[in-house]
Amino acid sequence: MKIVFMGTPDFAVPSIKALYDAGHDIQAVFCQPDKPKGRGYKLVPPPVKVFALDKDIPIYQPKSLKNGGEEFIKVIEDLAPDCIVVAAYGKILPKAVLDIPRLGCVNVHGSLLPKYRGAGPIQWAVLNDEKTTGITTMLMGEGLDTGDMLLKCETEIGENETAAELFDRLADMGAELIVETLDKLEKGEISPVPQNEEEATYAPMLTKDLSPIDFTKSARAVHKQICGLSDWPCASTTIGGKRIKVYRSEIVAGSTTKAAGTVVNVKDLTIACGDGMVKLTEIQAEGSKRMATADYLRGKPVAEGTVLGE
RNA sequence: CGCGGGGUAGAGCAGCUUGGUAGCUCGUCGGGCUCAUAACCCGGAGGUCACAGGUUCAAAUCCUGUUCCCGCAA
Repeated sequence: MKIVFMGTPDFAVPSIKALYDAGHDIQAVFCQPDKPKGRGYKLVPPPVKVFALDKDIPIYQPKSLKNGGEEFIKVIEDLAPDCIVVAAYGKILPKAVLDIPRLGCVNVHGSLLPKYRGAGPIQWAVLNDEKTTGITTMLMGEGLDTGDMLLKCETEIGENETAAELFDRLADMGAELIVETLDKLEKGEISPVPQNEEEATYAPMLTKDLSPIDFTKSARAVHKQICGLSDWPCASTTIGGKRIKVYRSEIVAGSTTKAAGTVVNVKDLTIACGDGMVKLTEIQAEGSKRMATADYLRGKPVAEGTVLGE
């Protein structure tokens, strides 16, 4: 099948790879322009571009497909793909593009639609302590993740699973599902199902405003905040006035009478919460790298009675 | 040239300002105590202090260059 692939970040790589390995003819790849990233603002190509370069697939990185993107639309028209596959591309596709492929534009989305439409479905599912989430493939409409659904695949969210880990798992699941979706779509074996607008929720991109930990919340809420924000932007707090980021935690059974935020156990950084306790298991100090809490404590022991976040 | 921190024993750090025998916590090895232990006590091994050059009687420490890593910001 002739496919134009649109996607940008790591999440999209397993999908394009799976399509490539399945023998589809990937005519072209569209991704976001290279962006200045990291130290020194070096221009970094998005992961999908790296893959495309490796496979000698033509790459297009338009700033926009709407304004001034006509030439790119023409490129797609000339390629006349059977299908356009979109995975975390990061741009809205105009109707002029949506109408080109014979089979339509198929999107791989990291949630069980209609819940968690938007840019941050995976992280928000973790933050909200969902028991399960999954992948939905859909025919793209003009709205944001509003198209008719094709196939779904569900998975449980682990008790201590971070958004980053779930992200990787869902990326792989999405890859499998997109291949299956195209296969069945071509054979006419799928009946698109409209989304129930009543149940729709929106999962916006995460911001650092979500980072500070409020230990007066329940241990479970704190724990899920830590999981959901890892690896980025990360839950944060302070030890002795210095900021630390928390990558992993575990809920500790039992209760304490200590005030929220107090270190209950200086050996493993168990912290009192509004209800219950959490153990911070992987953290990162300013200017340092992330490491297991045990390693951190060897170099920078925490005094008895220390209160985090002060 | 966006701002900043750092490379010291297997791990995490201190020491550098005010040059003068390499230190802490943990791990590891051996021994001891104990019914027992991630407990405690005693002892040992393990480091060209990132690399190169300079200053000096003497450099982990001061100066210069190189390189690698990381945080912020995007």
